[in-house]
Amino acid sequence: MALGKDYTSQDCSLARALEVVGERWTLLIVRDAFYGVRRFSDFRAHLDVPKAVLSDRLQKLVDAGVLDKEGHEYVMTPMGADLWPVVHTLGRWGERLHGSLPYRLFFHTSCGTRIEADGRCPACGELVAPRDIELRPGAGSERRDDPVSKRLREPHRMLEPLRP
Amino acid sequence: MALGKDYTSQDCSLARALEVVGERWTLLIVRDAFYGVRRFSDFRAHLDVPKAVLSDRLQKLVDAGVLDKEGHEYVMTPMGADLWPVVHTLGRWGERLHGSLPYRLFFHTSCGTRIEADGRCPACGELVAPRDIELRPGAGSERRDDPVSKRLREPHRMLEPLRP
DNA sequence: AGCTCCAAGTTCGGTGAACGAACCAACTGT
DNA sequence: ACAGTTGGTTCGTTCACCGAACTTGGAGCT
Repeated sequence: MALGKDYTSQDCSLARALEVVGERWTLLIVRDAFYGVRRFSDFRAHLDVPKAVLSDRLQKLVDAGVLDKEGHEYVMTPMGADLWPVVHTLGRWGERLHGSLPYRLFFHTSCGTRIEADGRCPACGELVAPRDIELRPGAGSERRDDPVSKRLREPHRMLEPLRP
Repeated sequence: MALGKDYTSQDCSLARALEVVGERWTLLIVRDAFYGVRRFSDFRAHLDVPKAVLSDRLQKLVDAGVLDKEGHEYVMTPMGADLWPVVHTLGRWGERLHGSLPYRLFFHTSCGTRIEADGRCPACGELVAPRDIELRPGAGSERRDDPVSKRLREPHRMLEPLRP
């Protein structure tokens, strides 16, 4: 993002975080990575982002240690996985805008309970890690019909690769 | 932000949230509003953002219902206050980058305990609302010396107006 | 080996957003 | 009445985003 080229002027941890995930498209890319997307072409099919921009963002995420490049796959690192609470709470906040129905629902795999807005399982009372979350389509399901969107509509565990 | 001018293409609640708070500077403005900044000139003094951009962002935040304009003050709405978990978790995540020390610390006013990364008070076990959080300067305190930064370094309750 | 195909990028010109400086209007204190 | 502050708007330059075209690199086939 570069707030004035460097953030000595904004010495705040939020500004540093935004340097990494605050640019256009970046957080949507991270979200897709949580959903299981790993390949360049799959990010592209799902996001309609220009190739040059996608290439730039993936590179920056790799440099920052959010994603790891393994061959032609971009895999979430532990540090990237720590972004889950951010992605989740922001997504939940966005649900209230325009009074829309949720597109996706998140369930605790071990007990089947729906995760709360704060990222906790009301049954277990604990913060649920991405790996223990199952993704299912919500009431306001997607209108997109690209292959990636279709696959993402099938219930699956978070961070599980989209491709077999 | 406008992802392709409209988000019918990205029908996801995260994309909607990013339309509101995903543009450059916007989340830093929201953070300052949590810290007690309310006036145009104070946002400017603390953020070094071009006037035209600040004007645009504040207007959009008012339109979106995140801030409320009361005379010459931009005050956080309840909907805006719901963004606290997002701002807090993202800020905490940013602390790990470059192994920096926290600039600010957050304490539960009623019991004096430091708030956890997930926004909970370990003593009370509950999610702490912004109004019940006290702000204090951290170990890696700020290098900025504008009047707003100085006032923000004094311990104070979140959302309390910076000016008396 | 050589050839083809496709995923994964890079390069390039055009367009829109961000930047900083200058300007403007309304209110305040003297 | 005037000067200073606050809260903007306007404008030319610079920079990032965009889409299309082009290039690279590896897998599979013959």
